[in-house]
Amino acid sequence: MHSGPKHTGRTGRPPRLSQETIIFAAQDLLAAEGTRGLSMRRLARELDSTPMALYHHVRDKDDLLLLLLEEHARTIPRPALPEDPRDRMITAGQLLHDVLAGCPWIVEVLASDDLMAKSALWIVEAIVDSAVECGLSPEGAVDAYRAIWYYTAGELLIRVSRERRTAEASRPSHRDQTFATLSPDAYPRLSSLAGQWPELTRRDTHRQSLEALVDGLLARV
Amino acid sequence: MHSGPKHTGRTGRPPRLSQETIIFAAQDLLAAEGTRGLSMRRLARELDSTPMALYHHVRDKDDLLLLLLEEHARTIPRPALPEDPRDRMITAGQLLHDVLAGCPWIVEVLASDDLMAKSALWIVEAIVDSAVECGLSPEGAVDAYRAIWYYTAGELLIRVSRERRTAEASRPSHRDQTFATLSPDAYPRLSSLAGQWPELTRRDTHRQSLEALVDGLLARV
DNA sequence: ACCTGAACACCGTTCAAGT
DNA sequence: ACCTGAACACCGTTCAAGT
Repeated sequence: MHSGPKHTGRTGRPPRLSQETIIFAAQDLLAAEGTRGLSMRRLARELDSTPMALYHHVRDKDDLLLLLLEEHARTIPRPALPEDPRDRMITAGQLLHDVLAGCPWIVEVLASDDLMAKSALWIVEAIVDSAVECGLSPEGAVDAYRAIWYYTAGELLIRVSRERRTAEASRPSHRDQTFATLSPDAYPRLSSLAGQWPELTRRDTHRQSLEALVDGLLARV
Repeated sequence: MHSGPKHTGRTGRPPRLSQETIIFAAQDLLAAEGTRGLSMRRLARELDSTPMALYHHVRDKDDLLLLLLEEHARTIPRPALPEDPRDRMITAGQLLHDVLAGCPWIVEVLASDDLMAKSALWIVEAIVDSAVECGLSPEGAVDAYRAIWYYTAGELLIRVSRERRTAEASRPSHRDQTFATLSPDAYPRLSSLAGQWPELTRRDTHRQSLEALVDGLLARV
């Protein structure tokens, strides 16, 4: 609303584009079509502009992704965490997961850049802090955080690609074919589970595994 | 060496290309330049051929990746596993990791397709089987396998991108900048660790975390 | 059967120019 | 300051044609 241009330009029409409008358009594109839908050219088209106009407001595509990351991190709620350090560790880990599950494109960015949005670092702080309070050394607490982050990132990345794949639903799934032709002698467990495999792997078991991981990590003090 | 063409062609010169030569060239490309180096056009250029010639031996790029996956899986050794089911579970999990760590491009393929090469399924069988022997239900064993797989995939994916990033080493790492400007009041743990963060996160802690995860999963019987 | 060339519909980004 | 157009160096893939 306070859309007065910041420059004291004595000439010319007001800018048509801004970081803000670009970010909003990019969010729409991501929500509608996922990471694959977001390209500089496509974004420009959506804004009735040219690819190069964007580069006036954003350094490059990576910079745009960073801005999107910060924007999302700003919107996440910040609930009170449990007192008990083990519970706090699990709750924070769950939060890390939930915050990202809502927009999984972010995980691809996070994984591909190893960067954390500053506005989400309080979750990392909470995990490391509760781990220390549980008796881990500072180094051990960082290791524990990393294990949780790897597990979370893997879960989200694989879930995203599974959903993308089943959405496209092109061929009869290489995996199902593989399972169908499994020799019961060589693979007794897998072939006896072959029929249930799809539904078994689709279940949401994140919470239980997170608890198991945390308990396992804390058992080593 | 047994390079006789399979067709009984009564005409024409022998085929210049074959799945075999294509796969070898693709492996070289991947080894030399990673996933980003592998494109159909680039591969054709490397083979002194045209992009379209490849499509005669391979359905599309995904098919080529699948062939590469199978080829790699065939080469992995198959060591004897420990008798003790917990040890076997950990050893198999470690194996899953090690087999993939050697060619991390594979993880990107695996994650993006949720497919397992048939020749590597014995590792999955070993994990699920040992989990059942440890007292988990078949469903619980699958859940345990998935937790291990998510953790492993996350670790590898993030490691690959970290290595790629530090190799390119363009800017002074957004993450380091973020850590440097952390307020000690709001982030006491993280800011006290800020200086050590790079080396702490570079350490290989896979084995310990895997053991923690397995023990945590087995503790829930 | 095996390969080529031209084409289609895309990418991210640079550079020189317009207002 | 802000935007445009043309260009560069790429993608995966289809289609029609050559031998």
